[in-house]
Amino acid sequence: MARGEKRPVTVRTIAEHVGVSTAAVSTVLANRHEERRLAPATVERIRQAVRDLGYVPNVAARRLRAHDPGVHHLDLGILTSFEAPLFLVSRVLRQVQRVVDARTGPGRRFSVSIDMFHAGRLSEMPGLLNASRFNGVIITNTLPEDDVFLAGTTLPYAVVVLGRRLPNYCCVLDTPGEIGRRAAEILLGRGCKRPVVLVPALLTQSTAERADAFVATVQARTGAEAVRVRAEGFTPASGAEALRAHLGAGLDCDGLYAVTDGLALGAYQAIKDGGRRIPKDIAVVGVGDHEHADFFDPPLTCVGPSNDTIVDQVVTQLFLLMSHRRVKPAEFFVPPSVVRRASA
Amino acid sequence: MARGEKRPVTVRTIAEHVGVSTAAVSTVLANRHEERRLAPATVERIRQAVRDLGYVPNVAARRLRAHDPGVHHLDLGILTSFEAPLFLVSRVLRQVQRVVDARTGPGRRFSVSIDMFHAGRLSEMPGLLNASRFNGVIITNTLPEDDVFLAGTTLPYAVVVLGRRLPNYCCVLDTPGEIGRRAAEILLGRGCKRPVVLVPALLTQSTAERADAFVATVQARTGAEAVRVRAEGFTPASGAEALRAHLGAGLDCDGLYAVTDGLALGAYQAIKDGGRRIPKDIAVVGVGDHEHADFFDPPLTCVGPSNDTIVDQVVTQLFLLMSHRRVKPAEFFVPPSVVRRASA
DNA sequence: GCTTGTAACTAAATCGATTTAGCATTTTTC
DNA sequence: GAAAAATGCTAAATCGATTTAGTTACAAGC
Repeated sequence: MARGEKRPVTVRTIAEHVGVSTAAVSTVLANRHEERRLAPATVERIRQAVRDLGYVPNVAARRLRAHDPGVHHLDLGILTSFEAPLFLVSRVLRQVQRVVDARTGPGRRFSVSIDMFHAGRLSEMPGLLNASRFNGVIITNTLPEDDVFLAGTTLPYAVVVLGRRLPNYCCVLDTPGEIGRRAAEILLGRGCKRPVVLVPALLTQSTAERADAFVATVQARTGAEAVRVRAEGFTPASGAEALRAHLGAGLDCDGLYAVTDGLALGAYQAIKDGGRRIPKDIAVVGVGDHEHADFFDPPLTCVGPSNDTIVDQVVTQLFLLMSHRRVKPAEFFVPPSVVRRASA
Repeated sequence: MARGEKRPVTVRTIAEHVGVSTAAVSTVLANRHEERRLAPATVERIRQAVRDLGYVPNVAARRLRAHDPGVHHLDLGILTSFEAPLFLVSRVLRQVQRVVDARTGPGRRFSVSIDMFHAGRLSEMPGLLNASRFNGVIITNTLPEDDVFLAGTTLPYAVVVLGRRLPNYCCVLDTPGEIGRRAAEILLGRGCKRPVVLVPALLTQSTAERADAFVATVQARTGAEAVRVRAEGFTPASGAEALRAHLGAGLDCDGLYAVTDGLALGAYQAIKDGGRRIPKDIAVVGVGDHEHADFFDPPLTCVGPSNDTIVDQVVTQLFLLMSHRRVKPAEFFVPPSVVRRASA
């Protein structure tokens, strides 16, 4: 305990303050004073102390005490950053739950939760290091700082990392190079001469590699340099703004690859507002990270991570690790999925 | 412990199995056998036993032991059903985190997580009843079964219910009647003669009331009965299908209120495919539960819950309850927000 | 006056994992 | 050959809350 801090209020604190036993306090906290025949005056004094001292129960202690020794309780977590969208995360959660439901029974229960960290500050998440929060976790949407932290420690429990390559963990990854190449091929295959790629200012590892591969492929096939249009952020609004500026400057393009669907959605608006048609004047390819890409107008052709496969793989690996059936770190690459729709 | 179940494997089990003390086992589990000079042979025997017996650490016990007695650790949960979209939930989470960040300091830490339950089976969530999991929760997207469960118990900690009216809890609610009325007024105000409302087959309390108020308002102002177009589910695909069937059957309409934005998105597709224009031929009003309603084509006019206000109110109430500054159940009604865009 | 009953409490065990202080042995050192 | 050092382990305390099995004090009943 650090100097100068007052000890937190426990049941014992209250008991001493009132001058009764911890048993009496606990009885009142559980509202069982009637059946246990505590004097109303005592109950009131305890209640008052609870309020005055600002008692907050320790859930870990309660849980330890309350749990049925006949059942194993496993806690699983999906850790993601606040800044990232929940699209993939919620799919992961649903898949984890599917597997968990199948494995739940008498003697075995699970809790699954999504926990968020501030991008770059994964290391501050309580209980991560001392394994006192989760029996197994899936970590995703990390920033380089988080990756450095992870690479520097070996978390002593089941960990699957989604979307990063870390030598000491079990990682499931998409293949951004492949994705960028396929996206370029689709646009070039339609006869596009001036393809551009729409990227956010702050690139994640994946989005950067997608864009690079796109540019490299265009270079290799046509000899021309594909332009990078830079948006401020990941939102449709910033995508729209960036593309509007590009088109407005008289710079032309006839094909566009947006490294996230949010940007593609913004691009749609800019293109239409500029009087062009999709895909006739400008063909658009997205990545399929939006739930409703099929309902964009026109429906968005996507080349991106194969989310079903990734989610399956991630969850499978997590349970393998937890059952100790694999211990070595490993990397799993999931090839891209291509969905041709009307936009390209 | 129920009959017939084998006791879970604990550190003690392993210790007895190997013939050493629990201290030795714990040392190996923490990988501190080097500094504590355990014999390599012993380490190996313990490791083998850990694997053979399938040991799973008890995180509650670890946490109790590991925690710094100088800091209070508060666990907050946002409980939602698997079936519901995460749009509002993720906004709630971000707001909770904002408040939490402001209140975190030496001596006080928080964990916030999203936990999901199967719709109608909230009661099965471990630790809810005995207060051994959370110090405070926000519950949302419940079904009537869940509401019955909640109404029948008083959870002995801070609980805020979002979107339901339960007499024994602190509830924050939108005003669906008001919402439906305003939606109808917008369409009627544009001169719509045959407004319809697009609803999912399984209505939540809120969506049902929205639709009812819409129909009632149309009835009151025009004397005509607004048609209810029924979609299978909440997805754009089912919305599109339902509206396509309606328009295809020769039944006409010149204004549409979709009780969720997902349905509105599907409706857009059906309307455009049917050769009509928005809002010229058919005006569309949604509710604003989609992140990107502003980037629909045309941008979607929304009459729905005022999410910013709701989220603020929910989080404020949670912290008031946790600091014991309010104890009585209460209801907070948040008036609708109206955002006029191009679609109506 | 002695048992019986009851009201109003408490001491101590418990949940499972970790750690500190310390106890036997064996080996090294002078 | 005795003291010092190293090796390899264990007993017991601890984290905070809950519950079981009592205990004490006093009133009622015969």
